[in-house]
Amino acid sequence: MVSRERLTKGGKQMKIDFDGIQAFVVIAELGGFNKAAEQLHITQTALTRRVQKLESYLGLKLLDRTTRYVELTSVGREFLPQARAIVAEMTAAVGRLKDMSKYARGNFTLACVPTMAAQILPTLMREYAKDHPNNRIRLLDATSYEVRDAVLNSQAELGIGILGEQRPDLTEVPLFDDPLMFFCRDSNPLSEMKSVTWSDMSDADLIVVSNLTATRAFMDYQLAKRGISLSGAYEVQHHATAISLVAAGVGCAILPASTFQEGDRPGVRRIPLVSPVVKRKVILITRKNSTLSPAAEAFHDLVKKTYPTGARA
Amino acid sequence: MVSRERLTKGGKQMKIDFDGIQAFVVIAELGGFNKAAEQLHITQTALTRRVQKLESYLGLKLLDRTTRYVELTSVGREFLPQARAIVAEMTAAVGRLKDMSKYARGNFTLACVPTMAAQILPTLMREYAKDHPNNRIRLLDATSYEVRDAVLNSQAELGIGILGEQRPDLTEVPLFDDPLMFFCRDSNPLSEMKSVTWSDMSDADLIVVSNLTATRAFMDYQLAKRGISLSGAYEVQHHATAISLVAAGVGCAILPASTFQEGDRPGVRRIPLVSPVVKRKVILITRKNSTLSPAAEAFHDLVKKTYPTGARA
DNA sequence: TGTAATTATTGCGAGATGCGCATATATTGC
DNA sequence: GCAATATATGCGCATCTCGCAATAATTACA
Repeated sequence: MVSRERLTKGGKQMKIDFDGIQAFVVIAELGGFNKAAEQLHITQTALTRRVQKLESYLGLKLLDRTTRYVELTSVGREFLPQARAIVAEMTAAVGRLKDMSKYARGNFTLACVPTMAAQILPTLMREYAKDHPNNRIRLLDATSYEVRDAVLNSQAELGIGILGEQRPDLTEVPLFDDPLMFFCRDSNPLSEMKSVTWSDMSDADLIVVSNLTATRAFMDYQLAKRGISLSGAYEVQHHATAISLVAAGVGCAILPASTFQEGDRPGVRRIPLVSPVVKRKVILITRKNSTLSPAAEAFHDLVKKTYPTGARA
Repeated sequence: MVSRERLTKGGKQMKIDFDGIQAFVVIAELGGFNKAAEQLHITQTALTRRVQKLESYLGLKLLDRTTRYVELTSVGREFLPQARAIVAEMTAAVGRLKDMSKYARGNFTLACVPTMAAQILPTLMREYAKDHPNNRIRLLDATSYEVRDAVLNSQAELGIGILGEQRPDLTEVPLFDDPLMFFCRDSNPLSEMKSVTWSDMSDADLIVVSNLTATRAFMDYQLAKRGISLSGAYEVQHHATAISLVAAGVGCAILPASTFQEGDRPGVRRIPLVSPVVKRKVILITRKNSTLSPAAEAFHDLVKKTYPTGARA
């Protein structure tokens, strides 16, 4: 805890006087009241008074001044480096903050599920960098649960995740729906279909993501409601792995549409999966009662602008 | 040169606001406005306004606050360490200065001729240390000329030297007269005399200090006025050497009285030297138009109190 | 030596600032 | 829903701070 004293002079309470110290530094640097006053955009009169006030506050003379020139006292010489450091630090810190405010400059942390980090973030970040070339985004890629936790406990200012159970202290805005689709090689008999139903598929050569992921949990829940279950399927941890297995001809996969852009992999087809259409909602997460930094806010706005609510992937 | 900006908000010029930053730090540390207000000895109302002013000045929120509790924003978290450092540095620096003023605390440089450094300084410094145990005196021992130079160009705040030609920018207060005396062993024929005249001495076994010192130059000048000259004398650089030679029986010496306290060396006598009495004046030197640090001023006062003007050694 | 130029200080009035008191408003806990 | 707690706001007053004009002190130059 910083020591705090209430310093008095002549009975009156006087506050620590940054202006006075700044005045002292500028006068010492420029060697005169007039030049210093000009640089500080005040009259020389006011400057005189600032110095007088500071000196009376400290009970010390910092400047020996005749009408002809100004010179540091012994105490002033000793204090100057400290004063200079204080002024420099202060103006620098305040300058940084004003930059943050004025130009939405600064860094922030974004928590994001890996799928989205791979699919939508690159474009968003490139777009963001156009307007904010110096802003660094610390990326926290984690499961949908962890994303929400990170936002809740302020490890991240923003989160991109999958809609799940509502948490009261989070604000979640839907970005787009991300339907599950069927992925197969073009040699697969189903590859030419406009859409595939769940019953069209055989469990045997099916690849799904592990039941530890939100995607899988969501899928199981949606299917269970309709009396469908997948039992014989392969399980993998990552969507990218699933795609690779499909490409290698191991089997077919059920993955969110956004996992894969048409043409990413030669020979792999992405086909709508219906009866029912199962889709997860991608959401942008912020914390309630928590003010975003301008940098994060700018990103937040960009995301919302890029994905007007309800659009599809 | 420190960058200086005049920051505006809504057309009004706003000064950098140390109070606001301090308020922010204290609130962040204590976790609430009320506790912080108490520590700062202002009302919670005033504190609220300080924070509001700071935030509006920066264009940023630093604290997310409901009526129930206070929490740092992302920007606030980032700023807190800097703010803490600024506040700590500022209060520490100001505290040091107030200590300097209130308790005459601090260090200073004293230039002094070696004779006086050896003879009167020890007592003075011991006395000074009683009231100012933590104050360090940087001692610059040098010739009388160098002492004046040091004071003139502010290498030293105070000087103790020998009266010479007046310099316009120095203030010199006489401390005591320091007459030249005759030093001999008690075996010397002159040793029992109440006083010795210049003509009583024989040049042959005389020891004087080198003509590079102020003492010697002064002595020569005073004697020349009266048509006396010493030609056959030994010359040494230091007063202490001369005393040792006397003690060893090499000869007799002419030295300032203050060189030697009665009883310093067994077998050595100090006898007044008259016709004429030649005495140099020991002076305390300060620079005109130059404010002393409280620490130096205290020493200055002590010296003047110890040697009321005109006293003898 | 005197006069002009330069530089800091002081008197004064006007406007801005900052504070405290009383009150309002919002959230939590029972 | 009510009491308790904590921050925000309306308002008036005291003080601060500024700028202008005039003063004082020192230097430079004629």
